[in-house]
Amino acid sequence: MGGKLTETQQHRINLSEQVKLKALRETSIFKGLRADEVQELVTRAVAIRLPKGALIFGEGDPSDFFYVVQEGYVRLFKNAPSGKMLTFTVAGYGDTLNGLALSGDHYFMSAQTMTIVNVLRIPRKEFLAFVEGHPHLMIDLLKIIAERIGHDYARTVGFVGEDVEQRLLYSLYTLASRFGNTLSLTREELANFSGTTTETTIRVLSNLKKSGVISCTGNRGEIVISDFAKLVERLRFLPGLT
Amino acid sequence: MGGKLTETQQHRINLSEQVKLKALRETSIFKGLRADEVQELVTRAVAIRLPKGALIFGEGDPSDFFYVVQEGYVRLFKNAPSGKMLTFTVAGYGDTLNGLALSGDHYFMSAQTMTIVNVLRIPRKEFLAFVEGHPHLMIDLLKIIAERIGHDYARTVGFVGEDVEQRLLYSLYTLASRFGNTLSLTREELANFSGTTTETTIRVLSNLKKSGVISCTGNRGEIVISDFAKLVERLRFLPGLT
DNA sequence: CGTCTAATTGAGATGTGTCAAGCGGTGTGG
DNA sequence: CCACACCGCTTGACACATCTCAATTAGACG
Repeated sequence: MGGKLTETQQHRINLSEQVKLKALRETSIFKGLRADEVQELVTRAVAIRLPKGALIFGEGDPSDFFYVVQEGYVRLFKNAPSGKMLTFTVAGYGDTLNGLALSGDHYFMSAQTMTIVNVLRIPRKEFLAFVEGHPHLMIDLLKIIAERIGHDYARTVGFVGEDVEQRLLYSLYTLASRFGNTLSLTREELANFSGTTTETTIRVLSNLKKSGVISCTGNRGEIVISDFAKLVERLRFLPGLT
Repeated sequence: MGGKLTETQQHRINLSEQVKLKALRETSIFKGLRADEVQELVTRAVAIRLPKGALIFGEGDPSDFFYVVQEGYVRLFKNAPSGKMLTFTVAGYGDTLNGLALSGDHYFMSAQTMTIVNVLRIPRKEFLAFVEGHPHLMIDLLKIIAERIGHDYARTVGFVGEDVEQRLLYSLYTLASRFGNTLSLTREELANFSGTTTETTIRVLSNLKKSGVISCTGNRGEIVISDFAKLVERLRFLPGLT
């Protein structure tokens, strides 16, 4: 099955205000904030370091904190009743783990580190109080949420209508646009992100290799997209024209 | 393919303030509003009557209006590049068609009437202005959106992991919980709602009929759930425990 | 009574999942 | 430094759920 979920091993670390500030400023939700407003957030944020494979929070847990990724990658996923895991998003630098779930009092998906990760976290109540004091922040938040939802709906449609190759291409497209052409992902992780199995992923991937879209020259746990243009060309639907 | 999309044939009608007010008050977004606040919305709302099969708005159109269903059923869907249609929601009395898309300036899915429909609509700008003047409304809006999203994510997971029977059962469960045990749906519509084909839907449905879960005694374009408890019992996962 | 659409049934093709086995690199402990 | 164990990767054979195509039946409606 999926990677084992270790206990949440937290480790508070002291990051300089500068580092924290930079990460928060580059979080899309806070793009519209003035410097002094972000500063106010920084004072409430605590930095935490987590080992690879740690469960940051689980589906259904009470949502106590608001999280922003400061370093590393975090998988946001849900477990299907069949036991399968479906990864919805990979969050990286500046991404929020649960901006969407702020208003609800429970997380509706789980978050697990894929690498060593630094996160900044702010107690939910403090964060909500801050948001209420900044109405325009709320509007921005709504916008970002709407965008995200539109994206996810498009993804769901793709899942239902398209075959595995298209789903994989779309996953690679999404990940590469965000993190570059060298992806630190195992085949299993990519499979979970595309709603298929490891074996099928490997077979399709080896086809794509023959076509020159990707190259497996990299180490294991790595997928290298050698021809992004060719990848896009193969994609039957262009995401983002929602 | 899907039902033909006729031109949006609009027909303004005069509903009494009373009727409009009632519909708006029972819209979940406005549950928290005071009577006089809803009244303010009513004055801006225009009632429109639409024939069956009319396209209210299409994916990608500029989002000019905010809609609430006053009578009838509306299908909210997206077309997959493969040509298939996936229905995300069936909106009924008091449901908003696009509360989610308010902040964005384009609709990210299409809305089509499944019956004769009355909708109330408010120009987007007026609605946004109203919302900005009522901060607590914004918070409620966020909550409802969060809930909806959580629900839709759960649905996506179900789509990926489960077989057609489970998806159909889940669709029936959702629809019946909302609209009662007699559903006015063709097999094709149910198929589009469950991400499968008409033929497969029919085959699975006839199994369910043998098991006594549903009965096809009804007219065509109708599905009757004869034993809701048995339906739930067959469901491998209980939705709503996100 | 004829037409149109929904519903149904059948046969065949196939994409994917499942199970099982083998390979190769990497790290760990002796 | 070597050997073992582990884990990610790869490949093969097989089963089967589901889609597709095609033809038929049955209601509804004018």
